[in-house]
Amino acid sequence: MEVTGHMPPQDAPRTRSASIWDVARVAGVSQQTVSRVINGKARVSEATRARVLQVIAELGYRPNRLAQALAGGPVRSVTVLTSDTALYGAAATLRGMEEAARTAGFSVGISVLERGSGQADIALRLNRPGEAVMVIAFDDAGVRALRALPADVPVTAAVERRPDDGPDDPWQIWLDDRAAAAHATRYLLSLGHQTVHYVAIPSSTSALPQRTQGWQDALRAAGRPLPEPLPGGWSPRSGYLAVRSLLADRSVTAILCGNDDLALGVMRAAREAGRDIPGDLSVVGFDDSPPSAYLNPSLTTVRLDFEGLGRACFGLLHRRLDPQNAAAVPAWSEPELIVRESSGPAPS
Amino acid sequence: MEVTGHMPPQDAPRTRSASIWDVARVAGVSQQTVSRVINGKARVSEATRARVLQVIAELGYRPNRLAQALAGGPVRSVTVLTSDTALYGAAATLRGMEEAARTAGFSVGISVLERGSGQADIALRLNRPGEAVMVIAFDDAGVRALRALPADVPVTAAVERRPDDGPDDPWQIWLDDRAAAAHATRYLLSLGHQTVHYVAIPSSTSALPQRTQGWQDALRAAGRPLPEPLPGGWSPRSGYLAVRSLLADRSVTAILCGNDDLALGVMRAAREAGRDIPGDLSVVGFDDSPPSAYLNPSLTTVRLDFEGLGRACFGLLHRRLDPQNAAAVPAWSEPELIVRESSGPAPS
DNA sequence: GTAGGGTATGTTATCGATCACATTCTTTCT
DNA sequence: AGAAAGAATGTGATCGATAACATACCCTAC
Repeated sequence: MEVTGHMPPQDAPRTRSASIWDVARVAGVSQQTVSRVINGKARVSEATRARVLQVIAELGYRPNRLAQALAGGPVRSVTVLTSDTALYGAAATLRGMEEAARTAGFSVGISVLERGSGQADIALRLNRPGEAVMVIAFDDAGVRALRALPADVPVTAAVERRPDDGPDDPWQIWLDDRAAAAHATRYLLSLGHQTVHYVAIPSSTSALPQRTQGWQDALRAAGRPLPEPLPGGWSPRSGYLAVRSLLADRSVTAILCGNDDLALGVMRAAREAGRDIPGDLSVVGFDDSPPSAYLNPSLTTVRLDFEGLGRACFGLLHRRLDPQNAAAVPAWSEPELIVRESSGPAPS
Repeated sequence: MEVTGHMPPQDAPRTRSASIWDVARVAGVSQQTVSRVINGKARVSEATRARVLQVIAELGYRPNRLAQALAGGPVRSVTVLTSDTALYGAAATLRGMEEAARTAGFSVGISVLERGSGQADIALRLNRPGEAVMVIAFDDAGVRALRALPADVPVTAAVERRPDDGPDDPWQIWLDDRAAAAHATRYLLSLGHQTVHYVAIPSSTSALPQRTQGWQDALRAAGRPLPEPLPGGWSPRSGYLAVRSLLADRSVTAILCGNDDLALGVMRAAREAGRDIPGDLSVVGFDDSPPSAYLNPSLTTVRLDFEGLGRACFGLLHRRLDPQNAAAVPAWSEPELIVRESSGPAPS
């Protein structure tokens, strides 16, 4: 069997790594046949397949993914858009996404959204039009990026809350923060606290955040006084500042925090104010970030399965890209209250 | 001015986004001229440039980076190889790399190295032969990946330690862990502690890790007893387990930890053993991870500029890829001992 | 024996850019 | 004024793959 016509103009020099043409020439087949072997889609005779595979191994041939994508092959790459990965939630979600994508043979791009940066240039970050995208939209920057994405890009997103207006977007997933916050609040009430104060993380939209709503749900249902939520940021410092003055008031006996970092700041403020935890004051966090179990006192918090959410977000994307072959979207865990040392009965 | 010859066979249909040909046609120039405008390298008359730029804006044209790379354009993408990003050091380094790369107009790929996974397939993760790579090689998996990379890929790495054998690789950078550990150890000795125990993080190579060496340097120089390093992992739990039995010995009054997470576990073990920090026992961490300042007691630790290291690692790569135009490699901060509440005078 | 229907494989066009070289149009100098 | 030098721009080949279509081959059925 001889391949004569339609050869590439020049022999690939030794300096360049093997291309599909080199494999084809050495194996004595056409590049299309090599392509068929690589992708395993079309039928190739067993003998030919074996020969091609052997040549591939000998030459150390690796398909060039850029060329594959350019030529319109199946999508095998994703770009993740996320804001500050110093935050546990975003970082853990990213880990889940990367793991799932890598396992499925996708290459993963990442682009961090600076807080407050413009969204006009979002499309510029993509490697090509139609690039697949996952957005981690737990905050304002993420939500804006999601909105700014051109309509033709296949995108899935992990969001803080479902959109208020219109139907659910089937390509967005979220954790049930609202129910979890309500549960944590009910837990504190059940310990005898008259009410629960809440230090809020910044909102991802103009509407009331899910965690804030859940906290309010529980207080309302129990007919308890509903304090103003204390506006916090994402950092321990902002939690510290948010409650410092509040803690002089000994009637404040229970504080729920929008995340564990805020709780860290709250606990420090409590120490400085001479309030004992959990004797005088119960503190509950949100996220169950890694240090929480080892803090002094260890932190009662709501465990959120961000990694699972990230894996599911990729699963969703995979289904969107390739409904035929993609596996089922993996399930993720429900939020779970982890009771530790930082919460206890209301002081008598 | 009319462009007649050498047109692409068919008009780009409305469904596909604008290509360089569309811009060229509308602007009445050749695609090469559009390419020149995009890349700003060759000279184009002011009038032509303005017209092309306007058409680009009108059509919303975005160059396809895959096609650019395939066609042999300048490298504008990097893949970062890193192990577990749940660890603060790797995560912070990655942040620095991503930020610097994004700022320089590079797209960033990421691929996580599973602990203990084979290294044979590392090249498979790259989008193409010759893809630029940065490796975060603070642990075994990273170092192995760095070794397994084909010779033709332009790579820089953030490493735990410089290679023992042979000359320094000019494309690797590191923090001076050894000096920092020695400094932290001297600090503890200066507080009156007879000696300092050390809980080690896993080694990235078969040789003695830098932090361990620095600790030993200081003890030797001071003529103090040199205890066996306690083997730890990366997690608080492993720190807890490593020192639990040791803490029964009241003569142990100072412990240096290979990272802050280990310190977290050590502090818990101390609490359970009824050892007061810093009264009975001084604990010093390594890294200055975000929670450290807010722990109870707040943790004395060595601040490491991982983000700066990451930025520098990209700077180095940029110089390697494009020595002419790349900016100078940004400096990063020296390790710095941050004294907080967890360390104090030796008990009398 | 020949039409019919797969199966295996080859050929050409295409994706969207860059590169190297060719060509045209201006200047500038003698 | 003519030639040489340089600026601006166009042409064809190329990167490494896939898609769509074409073709050769083989076996079965009438």
